[in-house]
Amino acid sequence: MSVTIRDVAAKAGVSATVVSRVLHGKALTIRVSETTAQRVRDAAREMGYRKNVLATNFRERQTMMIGVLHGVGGGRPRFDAGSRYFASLMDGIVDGAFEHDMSVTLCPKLLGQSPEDAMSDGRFDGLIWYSDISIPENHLMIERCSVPLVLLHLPGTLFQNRFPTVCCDNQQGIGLAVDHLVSLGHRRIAFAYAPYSLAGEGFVRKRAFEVATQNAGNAIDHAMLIELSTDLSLIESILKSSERPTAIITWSEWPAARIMSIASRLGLKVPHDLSVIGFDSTVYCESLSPKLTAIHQPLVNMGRKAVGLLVQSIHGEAPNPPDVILPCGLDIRESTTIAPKKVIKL
Amino acid sequence: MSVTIRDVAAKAGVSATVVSRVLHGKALTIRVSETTAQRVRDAAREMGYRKNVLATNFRERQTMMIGVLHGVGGGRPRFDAGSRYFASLMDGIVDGAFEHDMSVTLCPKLLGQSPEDAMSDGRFDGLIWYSDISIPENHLMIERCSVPLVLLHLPGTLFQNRFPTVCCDNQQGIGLAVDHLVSLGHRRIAFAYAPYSLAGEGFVRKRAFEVATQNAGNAIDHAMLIELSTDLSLIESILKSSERPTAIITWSEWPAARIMSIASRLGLKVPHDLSVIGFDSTVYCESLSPKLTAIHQPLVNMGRKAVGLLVQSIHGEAPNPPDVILPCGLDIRESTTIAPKKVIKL
DNA sequence: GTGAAAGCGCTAACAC
DNA sequence: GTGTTAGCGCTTTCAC
Repeated sequence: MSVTIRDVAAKAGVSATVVSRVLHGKALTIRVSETTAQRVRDAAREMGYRKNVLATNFRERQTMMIGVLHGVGGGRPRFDAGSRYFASLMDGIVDGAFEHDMSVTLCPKLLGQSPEDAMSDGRFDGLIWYSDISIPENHLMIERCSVPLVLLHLPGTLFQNRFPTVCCDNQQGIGLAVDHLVSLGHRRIAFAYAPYSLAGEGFVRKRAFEVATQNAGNAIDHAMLIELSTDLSLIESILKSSERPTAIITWSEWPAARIMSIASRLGLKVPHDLSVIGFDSTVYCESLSPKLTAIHQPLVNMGRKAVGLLVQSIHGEAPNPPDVILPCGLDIRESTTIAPKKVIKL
Repeated sequence: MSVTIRDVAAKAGVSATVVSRVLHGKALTIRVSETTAQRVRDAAREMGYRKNVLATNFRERQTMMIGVLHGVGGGRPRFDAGSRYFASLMDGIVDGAFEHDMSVTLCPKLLGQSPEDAMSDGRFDGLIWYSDISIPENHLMIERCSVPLVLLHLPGTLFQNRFPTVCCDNQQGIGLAVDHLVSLGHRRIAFAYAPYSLAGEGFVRKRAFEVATQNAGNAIDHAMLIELSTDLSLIESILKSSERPTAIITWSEWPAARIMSIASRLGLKVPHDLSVIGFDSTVYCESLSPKLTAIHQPLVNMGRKAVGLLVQSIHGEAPNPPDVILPCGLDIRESTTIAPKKVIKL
């Protein structure tokens, strides 16, 4: 077949061990003279020897590969459609992996019927689990996982802090948004969430909103929590009411876009009649009209950091601290402005 | 360590071969009774047996993994920045791979100093080479490649048709753009390209422009070819001239964006004074102002198709036809309109 | 300094 | 129907 270490050994008149030592830096216990080493290198070059990684992977039980998972339920995340959320995260993961000479793999079985296999059969040295899809199947899979794993977004406490986690400082991010609105004179502010979102970071964000508005004291008249159905249909009646908020913060990016378009259909001008802030500031926000003001998660850094923790984990160094929280920013664009003088009637 | 096929065999009181047959469907030459089979399955389940893919990969010399390469020179393509070109392509590749139960890997060594290794050491069953970076190093690497490989964009003739290729119908795409401009009454049309772009598809596109404008006959007064420096600085003097074209087609997406912003700085309104068409229509075009009219490559389909050819190649079926050409579309947005009545003086 | 032998977990070939 | 043997290419252990 192809030329092996033994072929090279034969040609150089040495044993396979020597070749392994010279060419791959393994077999550290033995010692080889420089002349022999050179002979081996020459032979290898002449024969066009190439190390068989599959054999090495097998033998060494490691692949230098990282798998990226996102659990079942909700379909595969896409790079090109909708928000650029996953694209940014992935760029960070790839950056981080490359820094450690690791490659990044997207594996179908992780998305299909038996993801458990890929999670434990050794094909990956470690895994990064990105998912806001918080269903029992996924939790079970994570719990059963037997290779190093880093969670993105998911609170580590969910799994008794068994895994390092990376997430953004939701509390501080929401605080930024509330402060911004308060400084623009808004006194009726709402946080919109969907019930399902509470399983993930939505819960933390909602709670952060409550805290932030309380802290704002009497700078705020009314801090509303709007629980939306999945199709957001409820927003319409809220916007029609004269009691409507003058500003809404949403738990994610796309509901903000939806709310803007519903508001505009109803005859409300964003931002003059209604300010809107989304969570997650990617290029997607730029493509909306008006451009969406949004809380910015440091996604690329989060991806990179996750890989950093994962590599430590792989090397058996218990990452400390196991939970990394990266600060958010606020990208002020066109969807927020000073509070309307009077609330127009629809 | 972990439980192997032999452990299961021992527990079930059979040989390893039987287990392999029952659990993995291998060793087709032997036959096993249903009772034994059930005993084996039970034992496996009880012991929590899991197949070691690393061993299988080694043994079978295949990994069910596809590597995505883009050659050296020009940095790693990003998912989140600039155009969504790579994101779209990648989505198609991932789609295609998943359909065939293959995973997709981005590997650092392919981008670093010794990409050759990853291209031949068996870690990938096949490779997809995406790159417009046409430098000798890359050509050499492709030529030396010893695993199935599919080229995206690159003309197959470059490598004596050794590899299947996938690209869009540049000729037809440019034709679409020229027709559109002609129908808007433009009579002075230019194609802008950079010298380096000619190494790749830019050459085909430039040639297609020449053909298309010739075919347009006397519907066109002047078909200009604008050779731009890498920083596009030359465009300024051309736009300042009263002989300037009323419409420009560019070899790619970003130069169109640049030309629009330069034109606007000079006081030309796009599209009223100057129509601009880019090549590659991704969400990026939507984020520009005015939104860029662009020739649309079916990127997702190209990625998926490339994987299809690759899988055939891996199975030893010589793909026929080896070169797939997918038709383009034209996404008409805001950067094109009817030809200006008179050319304003700057 | 270097060689020989054993084994990672799996599957194919062949024997019974 | 099922067991035995050998070997994929590499690295480690231990002997010399």
